Amino acid sequence: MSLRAQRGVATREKVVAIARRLFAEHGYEGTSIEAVLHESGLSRGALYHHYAGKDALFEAVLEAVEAEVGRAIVASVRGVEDPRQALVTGCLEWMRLAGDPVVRRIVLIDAPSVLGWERWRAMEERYAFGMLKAALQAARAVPEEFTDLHAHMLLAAINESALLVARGGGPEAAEAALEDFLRRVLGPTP
Amino acid sequence: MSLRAQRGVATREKVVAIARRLFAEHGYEGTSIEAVLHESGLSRGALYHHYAGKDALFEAVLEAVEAEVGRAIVASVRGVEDPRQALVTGCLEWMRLAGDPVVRRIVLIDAPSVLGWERWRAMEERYAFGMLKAALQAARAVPEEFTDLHAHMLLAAINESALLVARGGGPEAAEAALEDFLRRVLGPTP
DNA sequence: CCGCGAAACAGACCGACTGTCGGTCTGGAA
DNA sequence: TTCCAGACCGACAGTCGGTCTGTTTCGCGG
Repeated sequence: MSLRAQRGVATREKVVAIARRLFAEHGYEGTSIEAVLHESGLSRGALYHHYAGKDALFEAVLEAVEAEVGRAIVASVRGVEDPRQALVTGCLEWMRLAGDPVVRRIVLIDAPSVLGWERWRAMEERYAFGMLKAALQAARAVPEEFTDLHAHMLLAAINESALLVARGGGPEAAEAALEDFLRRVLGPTP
Repeated sequence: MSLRAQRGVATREKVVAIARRLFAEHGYEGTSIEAVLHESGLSRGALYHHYAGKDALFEAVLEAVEAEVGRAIVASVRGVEDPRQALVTGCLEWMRLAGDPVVRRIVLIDAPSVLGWERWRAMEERYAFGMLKAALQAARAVPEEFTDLHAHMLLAAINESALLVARGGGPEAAEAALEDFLRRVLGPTP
């Protein structure tokens, strides 16, 4: 890679890291481009050279977070043979990860509003949701024709659990409830 | 009621109605206070006399929508004796109502981001979520200690169904899937 | 009937923010 | 060495949310 391209990549990574922190702390609306510029030492022109606008920057941040979470979930189910158990394990891991304020605020709260539900869903499809759907298919726990819709509903339920953990009451109760919920949806173990 | 108070109420209702349409069409960020002022013919001073800020106006709009939806759901389950069936009926009705773009955009997509998840949840508690929780308790389908958390997860799942209907594929599939999902969570009919 | 307080309303104004645009600098290919 | 594309710069325009200082209008006690 040429020195120029390297510099470009480094700049983008730096900006995304800073924006990620600010978006998580103050939300999308509460974060000004100027703050990102100030903290990164970059100029307006430079930032707008790399990203078309504030929403494009947010999308880049979202993609980075989703990719990171995706890797963590894959790692958590490595070695689990039973597809049903892998599903439960992966879901619980996702719930724990979504307990991170960064994930909560960026992925679950702001993303649908900023990008619009369609673009948000398309992003999720490539990460968390895609994996859940595949796992649900492998487990063969629900009728074929419902796989897609049930995967959506399950993911929404899991996300809600993650948000509830932050409310208080500790993660133990939420984990127990989620596991019970999952086993109900998946049906009796064969 | 005095003439002055009447005028105030009328003004608020007018502004809320206009803001509701604009928020639903263009989202919270995409709607400017100026647009609301222009369409309502009101002045800045007048609007800020009634609402502390843009988010307060949004909250008023949200409350109006929630109240309306709440009344519709109550009406839909009137006459249904079996609590379990009432639960299913009410959920399906909520899913249909949430198919309305106004409800989708305002209640499901923008509200958590604009008001923050806590304030949004507090609002839902007084309307849709409160009813769902009560119904779940009456049906005695899930363990006592899980009622609250399961109600949250269920509501999230239902909301997701509503958003999926808008994506396409028609409401029939979503309704069938939701009903199947509900019956799984509620367990076998006693 | 008068006048006073308060609510409703008006609109100029301010600071902050996003996005644009012409221009500069530099790495690397020709 | 020449030259161009991409990285970067910063002044500027336009918009928006919110504030502030009046002005009008209603209700009510004197």
